[in-house]
Amino acid sequence: MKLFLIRYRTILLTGLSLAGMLVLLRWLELRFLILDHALEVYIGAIAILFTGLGVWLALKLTKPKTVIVERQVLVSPAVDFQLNETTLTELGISKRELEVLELMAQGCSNQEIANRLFVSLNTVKTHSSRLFEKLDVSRRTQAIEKGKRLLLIP
Amino acid sequence: MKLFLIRYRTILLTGLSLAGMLVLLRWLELRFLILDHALEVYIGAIAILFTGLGVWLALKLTKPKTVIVERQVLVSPAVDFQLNETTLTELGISKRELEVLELMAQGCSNQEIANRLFVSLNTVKTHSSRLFEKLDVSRRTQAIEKGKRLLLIP
DNA sequence: GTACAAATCACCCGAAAGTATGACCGGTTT
DNA sequence: AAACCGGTCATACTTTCGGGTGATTTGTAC
Repeated sequence: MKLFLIRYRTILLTGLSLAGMLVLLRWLELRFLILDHALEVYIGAIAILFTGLGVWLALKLTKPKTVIVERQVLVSPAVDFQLNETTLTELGISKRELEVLELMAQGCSNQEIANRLFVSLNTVKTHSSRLFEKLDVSRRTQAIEKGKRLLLIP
Repeated sequence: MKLFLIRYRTILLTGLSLAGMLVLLRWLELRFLILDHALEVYIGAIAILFTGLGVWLALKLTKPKTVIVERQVLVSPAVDFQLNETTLTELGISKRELEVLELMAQGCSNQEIANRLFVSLNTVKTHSSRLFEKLDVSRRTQAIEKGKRLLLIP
């Protein structure tokens, strides 16, 4: 029953919309019959209404048109990169510190890392400091080099 | 839900039957009314027509969603590093600048690079500045990343 | 011989990176 | 409850980097 509801929700909605339209139509009919004129306006309203319905229906029912564009991307070792979790736990490097290391390796500045991780610059500095300690290095470039050697980053 | 279906199947069936009856009745009613209601038929036709128009419009006007598929092209496993001299000359990177880049990638500071190359710190700075310009980067970490991508360094 | 690129060095300044230290909070462990 | 860890943030300070500018030397190509 639930599946039915999901699968045919659109159809149900369409039905309901049609019903609503008919009611509206009826109402409009009465209005204009009483006024005894303006059939064109009536027809026009109907046309606009049902055009809108058609648009809505089409948007609702059709699968989005897709155009597939292939783009070549140069990839070297990132494809077969397998993170060395053993070393990671051995050195006691936390998730956050690894994230910082990854962004460092991508050439991000501390400020950029802070923005990307939604933390303050000082926090990034703390993380990187701890990271350097754990990796036993003193510069980000060394950290990157060692990180790659230890397979902590691609 | 399944239990519900089993328990109330009869009730459901009855309800559905009633509904079917009502629909049938309505349909019969319409059959006989339709002759007297040419205007309604006309309106109905209009409605259907413009619904069609709406559908057509929507299909015609919606932008196709573009999906970019990135095809990965393996470049090099970095083990058997082959320097990309073409890119090197294209970018006009000199021998000395490349040496600086290599040492940078090994994690050396400018001072360490200066010591290793037996030149002054200022010279290293000049080299690295020119290197950054040619690589179109603004930080040594970016230079390293780009250098590796362009196969200027292992 | 001169024009040119590469390499060398210097000085200044501001920005970024890194060090040291302390603090707070929310979980988890003991 | 207390200890601990990971994550967060802060201040203060030092060092390193990077940009800008200018200068000299040297080898090479025209």
